[in-house]
Amino acid sequence: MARAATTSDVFNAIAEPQRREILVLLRAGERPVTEVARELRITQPGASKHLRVLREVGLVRDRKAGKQRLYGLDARGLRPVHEWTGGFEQYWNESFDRLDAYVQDLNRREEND
Amino acid sequence: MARAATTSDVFNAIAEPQRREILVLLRAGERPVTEVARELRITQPGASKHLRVLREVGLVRDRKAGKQRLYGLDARGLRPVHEWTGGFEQYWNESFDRLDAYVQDLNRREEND
DNA sequence: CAATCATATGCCCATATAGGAATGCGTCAA
DNA sequence: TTGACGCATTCCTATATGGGCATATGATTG
Repeated sequence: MARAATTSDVFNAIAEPQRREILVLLRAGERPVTEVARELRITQPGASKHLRVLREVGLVRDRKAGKQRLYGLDARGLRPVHEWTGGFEQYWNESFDRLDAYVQDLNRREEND
Repeated sequence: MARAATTSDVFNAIAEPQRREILVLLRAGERPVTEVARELRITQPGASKHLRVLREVGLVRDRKAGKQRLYGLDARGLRPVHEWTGGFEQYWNESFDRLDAYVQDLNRREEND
C-alpha cells in the first residue's frame, strides 16, 4: 500500500513542499486560486488540487467572493504538529551519550524479563 | 509524479504514523529492530524499512551491539519542523470565531437577497 | 440565454511507497 | 565450520499521488 491518503492527515498535507509554500503565502492574507498559482509558478489546476488537500485537512478555508474563491489560512491544524515535535525538544539538545542510553536499555530489559 | 522521496525530507519521514510511533518509542532509549517491531506489532522487515527511512533523514542513528543493531533517537532533525510550525503560532491563536460569524452572515445575506 | 472569467474535476502517466514473503548476509557460540 | 539468530534486501502487488491537459461546473454580466 502507499502512504495513507494525504487527505486525512495534517502531517501528510504538509509533507508536500508546495503546500507548505501555499500556507506561508496565505499568512499574508487571503488569495484567489489564480494568484496562488501565479505566485508559486504552478498551473491553476495544480493550485486547486493542493488547496483542496489543505482544505480537506482544515488548514485553509475558502469563501466565495464574486466569481473568485478566496482561500485563507486556518493554522489551528498546525498546532498538533508543533506540539508533537515539541515533545522532542529536550532530546534534540541532548549530547547523545550512548552509554547512558545503553544502560537504561539494559535496566529496562531486566525489568521486563 | 508522486510525492518526492520520503527519504530526502524529514517532513515526509514523519508523515507516516508508524514512523512517528517509532520516534516516540525511541525516546525511552535505544532499541534493537526486533523489539521495535514487537512493540509496534509490525513485521521485522517492516520495522527495518521504517528505520531505514528514519536513518536516511537523520532522525535515528544505529550502532552495532553484538548480533543486534541498536537504534537510537536523534531528534535534532525535528527542530526545523517545530520551528516551521511555530511560524504559524500567532495565526492559530487568532479568533476565527469572528471570521466564521462574518462569513456566515454574508452568506445569509446573499441567500435572502 | 449567451459569452466569459475563475475554479474544480476527470483522465492518463510515471513514480513512490507500504506491506508481505522469501532470502541474503553478518555475527556469535559451540 | 556449522547452526542459530538478528537484521537488511529484494521481489511483487495494490494504491496514492503530483503534474499536465482538456473539460466540466459556477458565477457574473450583458
